[in-house]
Amino acid sequence: MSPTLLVFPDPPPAMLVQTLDLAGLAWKAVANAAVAMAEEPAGGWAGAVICADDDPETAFAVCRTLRKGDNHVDAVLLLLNGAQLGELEQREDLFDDFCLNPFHPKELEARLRHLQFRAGRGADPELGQYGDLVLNFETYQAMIDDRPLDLTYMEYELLKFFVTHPAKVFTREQLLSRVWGYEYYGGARTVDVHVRRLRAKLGEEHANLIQTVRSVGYRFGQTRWGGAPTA
Amino acid sequence: MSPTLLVFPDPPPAMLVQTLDLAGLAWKAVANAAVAMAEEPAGGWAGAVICADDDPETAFAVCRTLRKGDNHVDAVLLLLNGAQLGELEQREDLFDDFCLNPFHPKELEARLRHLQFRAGRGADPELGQYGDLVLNFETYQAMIDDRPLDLTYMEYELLKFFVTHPAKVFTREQLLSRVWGYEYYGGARTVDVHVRRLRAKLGEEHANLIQTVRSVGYRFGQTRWGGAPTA
DNA sequence: CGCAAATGTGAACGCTGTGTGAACCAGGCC
DNA sequence: GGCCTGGTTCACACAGCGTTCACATTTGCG
Repeated sequence: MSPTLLVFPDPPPAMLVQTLDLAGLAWKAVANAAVAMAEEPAGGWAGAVICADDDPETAFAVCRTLRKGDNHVDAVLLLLNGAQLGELEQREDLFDDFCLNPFHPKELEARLRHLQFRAGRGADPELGQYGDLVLNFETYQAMIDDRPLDLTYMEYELLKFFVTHPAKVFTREQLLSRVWGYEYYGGARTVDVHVRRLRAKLGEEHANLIQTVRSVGYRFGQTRWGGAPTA
Repeated sequence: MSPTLLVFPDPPPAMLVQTLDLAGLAWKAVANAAVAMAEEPAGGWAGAVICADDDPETAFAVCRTLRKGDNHVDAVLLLLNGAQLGELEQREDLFDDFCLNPFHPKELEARLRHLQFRAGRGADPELGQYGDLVLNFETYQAMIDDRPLDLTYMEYELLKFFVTHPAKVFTREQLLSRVWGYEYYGGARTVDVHVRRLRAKLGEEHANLIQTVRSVGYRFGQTRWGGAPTA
């Protein structure tokens, strides 16, 4: 979970780069609106710093994209010079805060911090997570490493059960009754198949999140008892 | 309707007075938190400009009062000097914007304007929007891409519910009870048909705003979790 | 070392859920 | 009454997905 700031233009002014790096913020420069959309991380932009003094047209176009897009960015900070203050009046809806150029590093930092604070105030959804894996119970969506997982209903339900009951071993029969339903009558091998598909979708890297315990069943997550044999 | 700004301290710095008057804003100075409460106009404070460089303690106390009261003021602008930037970190929740002292009159003006804009936006519950889609709750009209949508009553109600509850998945039964009415007795497939018509009217381009979650129900809006496959 | 049980793997089958077109019905209006 | 609009329901087709099976591979154990 590394929230990435969008920065315009590309490359950004040296002063800005220095300030962002000094503040320990992750950022990515984009050259125009199209790139801003294309390069958007899976988790969405955590915010944006837009320099509007050099190329205002493109700058505001990027802002519009961030506002209009399906993933509304609500921490857009504009950097501009004093002469441009008048232009803001027509564009109140395109930004959340602004900072005069040349800026004081501490001021920019403070503004960014405050924007993040406000953005973070938004009601966060019901989540379940384990390591890099995050499940959103409200939207039936799953992500791993900021990459969305396209799961079917049963796969999601099974994974949800695992995430909410980590480290513990479950027999196939237990899983059938607790995930599928109490009076489920079906072959136990069904579980195997779903586990296989889950592992595949989790990717090679995370396939070992679900471990098979021979003669018993399956277990989710690494235990400190050396659950996952490395290579 | 004369929206009055609260100003601290009393009397305010000459520079501030001059700027406010020049901008044609109505304001009233207060000396401390108690006075701020006592002098509160009937409609509540339209906003506040708090100078924190002279007497930070009292200044922040006034901020706290403005935040705590029943009439939550959500346009609090802090005036402070560069040395105080560090103090802000512990007090993110006490203000909405800040401006460095000595300030540029145009900057302060722009900040006040933007605060008013945002406050006005927030207090307008007659609008609902999601991306390019805008609903006017008063006139029962909907627009997408600045193109008016001709929706029937039920279609509008359903879309309205979706817009006000984005990203979350709802079962057909939930939708029936929450959109149609609590004790509605009808086939769940009714929802499908309305969703179909909504998708059609939204146009090919935006049809995927309403996503079906197999075996569960429907979900509105692209979440940053990558809900929709990109065309 | 070899056997048997357990698990992984690939593919096929069949059911359920959803999209779709169209019919049906209820209410309002001329 | 007849038409029109809009909400509901029905029937059907299709695709997705869960399930199952057969076979390959691994693991544990004598």
